[in-house]
Amino acid sequence: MIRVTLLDGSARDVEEGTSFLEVAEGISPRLAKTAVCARWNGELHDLREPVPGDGALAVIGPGEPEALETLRHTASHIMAQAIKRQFPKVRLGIGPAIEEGFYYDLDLPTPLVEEDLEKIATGMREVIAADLPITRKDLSKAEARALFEKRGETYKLELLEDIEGETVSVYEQGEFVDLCRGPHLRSTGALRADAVKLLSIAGAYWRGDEKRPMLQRVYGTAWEKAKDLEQYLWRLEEAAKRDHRKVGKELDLFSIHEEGGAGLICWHPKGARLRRTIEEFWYAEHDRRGYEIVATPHIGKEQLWTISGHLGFYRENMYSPMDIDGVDYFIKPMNCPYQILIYKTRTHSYRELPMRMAELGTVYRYERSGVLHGLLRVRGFTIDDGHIFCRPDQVDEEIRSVYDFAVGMLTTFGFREFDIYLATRPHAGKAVGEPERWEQATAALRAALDARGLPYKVDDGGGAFYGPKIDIKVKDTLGRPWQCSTIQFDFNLPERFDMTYIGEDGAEHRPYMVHRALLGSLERFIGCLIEQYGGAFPVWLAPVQAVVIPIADRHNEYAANLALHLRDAGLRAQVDDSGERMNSKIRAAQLNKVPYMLVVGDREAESEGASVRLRTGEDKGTMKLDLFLQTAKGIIDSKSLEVWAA
RNA sequence: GCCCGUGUAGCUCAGUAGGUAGAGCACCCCCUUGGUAAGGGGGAGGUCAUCGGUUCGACUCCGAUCGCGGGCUCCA
Repeated sequence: MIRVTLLDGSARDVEEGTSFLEVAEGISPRLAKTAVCARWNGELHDLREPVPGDGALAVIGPGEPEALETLRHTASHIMAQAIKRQFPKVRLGIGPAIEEGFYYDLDLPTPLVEEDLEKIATGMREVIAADLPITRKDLSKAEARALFEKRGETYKLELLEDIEGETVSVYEQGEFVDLCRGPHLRSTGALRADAVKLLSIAGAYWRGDEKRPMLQRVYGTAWEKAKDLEQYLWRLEEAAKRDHRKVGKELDLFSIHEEGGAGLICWHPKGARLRRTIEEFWYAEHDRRGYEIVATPHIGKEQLWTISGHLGFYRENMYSPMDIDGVDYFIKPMNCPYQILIYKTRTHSYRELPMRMAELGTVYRYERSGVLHGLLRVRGFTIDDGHIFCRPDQVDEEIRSVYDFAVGMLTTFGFREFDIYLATRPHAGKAVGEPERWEQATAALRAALDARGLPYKVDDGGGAFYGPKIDIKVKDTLGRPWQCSTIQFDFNLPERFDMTYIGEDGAEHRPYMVHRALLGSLERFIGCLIEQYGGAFPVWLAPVQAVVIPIADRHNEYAANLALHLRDAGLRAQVDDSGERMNSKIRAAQLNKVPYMLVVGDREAESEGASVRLRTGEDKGTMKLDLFLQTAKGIIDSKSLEVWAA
């Protein structure tokens, strides 16, 4: 007998060989009817599998994340089946469920085109309508090998070799068989045809390796109900509207030029204004927290990059050298070497540590053309780059304060969702520095994370070769994570540059070095900001905070004076004295997402006031200028995400 | 870099079985001076990404290059 513990804590004993489904039936026939898969001791299993031994069982029904994952995995099989019917020569790669859908990688002699998606979708509807039972079979590796050899599925054979253990499972539905761990739905008809949609075709290297064949990947999405699919598609549309490349053009923030070069950003006046506001805030915060601001050159001699090791380990991201008086100079891909040179200009006492140095340093890195993406992935960018040089006993405190600084910064800008990673020592001996230092450094990072209680994931072995790190990513509207903050230990550069400080004992010691960027790069960060707000920035960031709108030309003078007054008070204000009608001016300001529109006509000129309209569409009515200024300044100074105070 | 797609006025997009192009917005001019999301009229603006090939003739077909988009890989 096997003892199965249920969710409510009760237990029941079942015969060996009993399937999860049978257990579910024993609990309640209704549960069994809607059940999708089983979670057994924390692992997902197919309902048809026999219970392997004593353990805890949760029967997963609709509405749970695992159910959606199972359904998507089945959708990918159904798609593969439909594709195989249309293109018998296809060889299958892998076809997993992903965050919001599924894909299947295929090797096809001819490229798929958009129209093929519709045909494949039709084929899928047929498979779903046929309601083919999905069965699971355990095979020995030899049996499986024979099966996939017969079918010419060379990629499956390769996968088979990498699976540990002697038996593998395959899933069958009608004529379709796939090597698969499962779990799956019970029949193809369990998927709703109106809740599935094929989205796109893309290229993908077999097993992500560019030395291997390029396969074709078909992306799709699948949901429990048609309504869920609709909602998802609506979300995609909304996200597209906020795309920073589109919004950046509409709001006249930045441009990229074919003549200038891919991945190189030109900031227009309004984008530059936004950037400057961020920089000013950034400088103020760094002053407050005891950073020394520095500035370093854009190019440096080969010698510098040899000492730093960049020419050894970072060369492929660096641009070709330029010859200056017979010496090779390189455009900097990082700021750290120069900051270290600054540190090294004199001896340092243990008393003056920690030393915190920072700059908005513009670097250039070679990125392959295919990865460039608006502001989010560029070739020239400005890192808000800081380096902390400290004693071992100061590390904990420094890490904690940098971490708080980073989270506080991102929070001020209105980001609420973070993915936090702790990346630890790389395996296979690819790390520099003694293991004890790694342990201490990793412990310091972990302690900072634990102290703040935000959830984080451990990226085992994901650290740089020179030290462990914390990465903080924010999510854009498409749900794509973008790395902003990073806090990285460095055991490498202090050695290479022979950095020292004089300790209490009068002897030379090696300082600890921490690289940190809070916003990441200004380009990427602004890209994220644009998407976060769809261009309707918090008032303190808005490139133009107020537009004064004269109703008729005779109000232009009053409007100009008003704008002057606002600018004196520190607001970024403009007058719209174009010959347009008031309605048209309001529309223009609205489309530019200007937070405040101050309409002025005879009444306002008379009363020394303005009629205040917010970009939310709200009309606050006519008010004295002072009252408006007071409220607006309150919003701006507090960096509120609201446009108006209640 | 690789796979697929794509590139027409400042912007968003039509268009041609291959015979050198059109709209709306924006811009300029004129009329209108209007109370909370587009007043009316007129005008100017394009070697149809670039280079090469096929053709009597290419914006249209083919190739290459560059850019852009969706992915793969990589990163701030």
